[in-house]
Amino acid sequence: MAQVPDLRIKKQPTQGRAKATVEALLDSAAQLLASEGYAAVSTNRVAERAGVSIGSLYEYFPNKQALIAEALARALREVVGETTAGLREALALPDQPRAGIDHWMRAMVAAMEKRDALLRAALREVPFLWQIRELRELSDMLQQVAQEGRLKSSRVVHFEDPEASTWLLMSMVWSAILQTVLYRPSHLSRERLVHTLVDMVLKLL
Amino acid sequence: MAQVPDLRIKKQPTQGRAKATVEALLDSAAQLLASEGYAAVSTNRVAERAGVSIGSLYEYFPNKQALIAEALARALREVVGETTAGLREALALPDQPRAGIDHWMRAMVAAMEKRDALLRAALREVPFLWQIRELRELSDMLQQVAQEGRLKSSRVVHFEDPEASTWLLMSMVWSAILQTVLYRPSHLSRERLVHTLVDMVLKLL
DNA sequence: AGCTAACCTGAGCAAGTGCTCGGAACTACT
DNA sequence: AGTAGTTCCGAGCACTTGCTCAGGTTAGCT
Repeated sequence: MAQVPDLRIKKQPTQGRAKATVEALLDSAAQLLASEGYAAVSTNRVAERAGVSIGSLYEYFPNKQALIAEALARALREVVGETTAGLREALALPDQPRAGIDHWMRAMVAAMEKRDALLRAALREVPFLWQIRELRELSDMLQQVAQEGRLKSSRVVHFEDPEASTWLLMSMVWSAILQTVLYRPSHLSRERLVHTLVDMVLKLL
Repeated sequence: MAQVPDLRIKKQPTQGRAKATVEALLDSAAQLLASEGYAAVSTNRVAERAGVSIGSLYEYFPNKQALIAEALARALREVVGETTAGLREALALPDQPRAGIDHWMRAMVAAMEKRDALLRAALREVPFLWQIRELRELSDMLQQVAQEGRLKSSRVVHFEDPEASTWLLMSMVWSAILQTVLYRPSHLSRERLVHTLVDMVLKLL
């Protein structure tokens, strides 16, 4: 599976124009990936589209992978942010499991839907995806939240094998959302699926 | 996302040695994809590893994608075969839902585990994966089986929104198996996860 | 104004890629 | 043995890729 590339950024821009250059590069990398797929992302094209010379690209990123990794990391950080915000709001809600879960699921769906093309390309085509720290953080965060939620409600919810159940439950929910957002058949509305998903989660608890 | 490549095979081999050539090409394509990833699969390398000249490769496959698609299709056909066999056996079992579901899940897990490296690479890296007919057939088959199963037991099982529920259920089961086989954390044994998965499916019905 | 560090440029290199094509070798059939 | 079709060969073409480097431009300071 090829050796691990260096995904770290090379140099932090300090001046304002340099920051703009880096932003432009990350933007066009994300756009290109989302609209034309991984194979279409070449460093030359990214630089050209960003209105920046290819030399400048390599001033800040050690290689192509680091550029794409950073562009994806940025999007993932936003998804994590919006998802945790949704969770906080859900926890602040009056104590009805249904309303809370519903609110949280919808926050996740909305966060991913905003970036669906980019995420689709990333999940299907980016070979070094799982080396991106932010992605592991996202799934770790979900697992952690789930395990905490289980501990809190350990008197209400009972699993035969709590650890395995929680892991599996979260994996299923996560991928159900991926399916719903990215690969949903056209005759099933998003609304129906989210509603049903909430039902199922409640059934499993 | 680039335009659709022609994935059909170019010419069917008729003589025995030609069949052996095609087999060798498909084998080494699959091996290379499984062990080193999509980026490492170049037509020259595949031919070399197969002990065949590059010209021969293009005698049978119109382009690189068609070669890889056929190698994957072959593996998927095997998975479909073993999965449906497992389902038939499960249906022949004495009428206990738990035993049947358990048997079927195990058949799917086993079929995929046999080819885990190849499937992992395919799912993570092959850009035109969803244009491969055999993959759509696999997911269609699962959905169909699930819908049929629901109709058969419509007096026992009741869903508020049957169609959406079944779709989501099957998606969740499928991806739970993918997770279990391909991305399982080391501290959770496969056995625990399969057992738990069967529990959850029963809960949802 | 002068100077240093930060920033940008783009022609072009080395290393690949997918694929072609003219011809040689083999097989099957008369 | 003759021959038509099938199969195989591999040098090499046309092209793309990631990336370098020598030199120019701009910003921020004293």
